[in-house]
Amino acid sequence: MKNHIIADMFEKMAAVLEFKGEMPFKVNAYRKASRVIGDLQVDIEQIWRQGRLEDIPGIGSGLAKKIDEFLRTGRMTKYEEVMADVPPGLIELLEIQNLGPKTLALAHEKLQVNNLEDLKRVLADGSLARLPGMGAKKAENIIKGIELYERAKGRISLGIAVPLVEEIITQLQERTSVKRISPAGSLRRMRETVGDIDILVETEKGAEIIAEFVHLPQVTRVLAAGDTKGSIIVEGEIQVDLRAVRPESYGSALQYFTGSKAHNIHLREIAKKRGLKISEYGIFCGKKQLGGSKEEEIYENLDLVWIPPEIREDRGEIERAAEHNLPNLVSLEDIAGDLHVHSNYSDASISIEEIARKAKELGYSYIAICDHSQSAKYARGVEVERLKHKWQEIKQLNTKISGITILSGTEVDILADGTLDYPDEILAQMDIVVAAIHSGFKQRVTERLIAAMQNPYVNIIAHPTGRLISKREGYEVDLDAVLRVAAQTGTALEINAYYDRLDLSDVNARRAADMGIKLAINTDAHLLEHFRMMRLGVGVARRAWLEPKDVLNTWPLEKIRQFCQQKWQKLK
DNA sequence: GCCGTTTTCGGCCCGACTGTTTTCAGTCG
Repeated sequence: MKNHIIADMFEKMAAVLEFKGEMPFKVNAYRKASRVIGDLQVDIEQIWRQGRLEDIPGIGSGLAKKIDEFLRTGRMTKYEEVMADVPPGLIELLEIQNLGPKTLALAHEKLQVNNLEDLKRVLADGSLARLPGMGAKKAENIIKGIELYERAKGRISLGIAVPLVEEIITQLQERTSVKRISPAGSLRRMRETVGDIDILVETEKGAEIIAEFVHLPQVTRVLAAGDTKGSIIVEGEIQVDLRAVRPESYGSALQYFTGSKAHNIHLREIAKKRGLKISEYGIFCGKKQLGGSKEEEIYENLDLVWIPPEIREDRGEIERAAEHNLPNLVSLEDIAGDLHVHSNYSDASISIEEIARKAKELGYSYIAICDHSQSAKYARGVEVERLKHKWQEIKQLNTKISGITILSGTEVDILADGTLDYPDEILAQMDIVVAAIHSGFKQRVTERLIAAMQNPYVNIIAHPTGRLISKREGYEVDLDAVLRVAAQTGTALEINAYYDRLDLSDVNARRAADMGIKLAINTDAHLLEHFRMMRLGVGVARRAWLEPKDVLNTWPLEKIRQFCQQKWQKLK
C-alpha cells in the first residue's frame, strides 16, 4: 500500500509550504489530505483505479492530479519543486517547541540557519535575539524547546502513561477537595503512544489545587503554575499538564482537551453552520450558553449521540453519531477470559494455580495457559514429556478450583521452514493453539504465517506483525496476504495487549474485522500484574471499532470451541 | 487547495498566552 508514502509526502509539503509562508489554508489542505489518506482503510491505488480519488474527503482536483501522477510515474513534480530549495534537516526543526515556521524562516534567511547546529550557534552568540521582533525571552524559550526536543524525542507508550496518570489522580484526590477529575488528550483516546499527559479537574479553587499538583513528590521540574494551568515534568522527561476549570465548563473543556484535533474541528464546523459556537467554555448561541457542564451536552446540541473518546479521530464517527448508529464498542466488562498467558512451565514465574485464581478474581470464566513450545530454548519451551505433566496438572486444578475453566494451550513457534514446533497429534490434544513467530524475522515471514494458518489446529496468530513499539518495526510481512488467508481459513488474529506490542494495531485490527476476521485480545502475561494490560488491548479494540461479536474472548467457552471445531472440519 | 440547503467565489475552528509591541504577530493546544 502506498497510502503512507503519499500521506508522508503531503505532510512534508505542508511543513515546507508553511515555512515558505504559503497561505495557511493551503497548508491546512495538504495536512488534512495527509491525515485522511493515512487513515484510509483501503488501498489508495484501488480507489485510484476506480477513478474515485476525488470522493475522498479533502481531495479535490488539484491533489487528485498529484496523486495520479505519483501512482502512474512514481514521481510528483510539485513535491520535487517544493522540496528543491530547502536544506535537509531544516524542516524537522519545526518540532522544537516555541520555534514556528515564521521564526525559522527568519533565522534561515537572515542568519543562514540550515540545521540544529546553526540554530544553536545563533542562539549562543545572541544574533537571533537581535533580529526584529525577537528578544532575549524568545531566544531563551527556544533554548528550552531544544533541550526538551533532544531529551524527550518521541512519545511515551500508553502502558507507562496510564499507571502514571492514575497515580497522580489518586494523589490529588487524597490531598485536595477535587470534584470531577479525568485524564484527557490522546491518553483518554487510548492512543498507543502519547506526547504529554493532560488531566482536567473541576474546581472553583484552581490555584489551590495547582499548588498541590506542582508539589507532588514525583515532580522533577515545574514548567508553569498559574490559576488555571499547572505544568510539570515527572520521571525526568514526561510532561504532565493539569487544567482547572469551573463546573459550568467542565464537560466542554473535557471534550475540547480530549480531541482529537481533527474531530474537534469537524464538530466546530457543524456548529458554525448552525449558527452555534463551540469553545472549551461551552456551546453557545450568541452569548447564550446552551451547555458545557457535561460532555454529552456538546454532542446533543448538534443532534449527535455522545461519541466514545477512543473513536474521536474524524474517521467517520461523527457521521455515524448523526445517524444514531455508532458501533456498540467492546468494553473491559465484556472480556470473559484471556487466551494467551504463560506459566512457570516455560518462561513465566507464576504457577497455573496462581493464574487460575487471578483469572477467577477478575471475573473471567476461562483462561488459556499457552506456554512456549519445545524449540524455544531461550524461553524454557516445553518438551512433549513435560507437556503431559502440564495437562495432568491442569486436569487436577480444574476439579480443585470451581468457577473457572483452565484451558490447556500453547504458543507454538512457527519455525524457519514454516512448520510448527509440535506435531499435529500433539496440537490436536490442546484446547487452544496460538501460533507465533519468534525467530527468523526476515525469513519468508508471510509464507510461514500463511502455512501456520492453513494448519487445522491453529486457532490464533499471536502478535501478527511482531512490532515492538519502542524497539523495532514489525516483521517484513505482507499483511494483506495474511488477512486474506486468515479470513479464508477461519483463523483469529491477536490484539496482543502487552504495552510494547499492541499488535495488531488499531488500524490493522479494523481492517481485519471489516473482512470478517475474529480478533482475540490477549495479555501474553508473564506476571500476575500483566493481567492489568487487558485494558490497553481493549483500548486498541475500541479504537478499531470492534464490537463484542468481533472478539473471541468475549464469547462463552462453548462458542469458542465451536469456532475451533469449524476450522478443523473445513481444513481436515 | 478544498468546498457549497445562505456561496463556483470567498470563505476556511477557537481561544489563550507570550513577548514584543503601542495594537499585534507568533505559537500552541
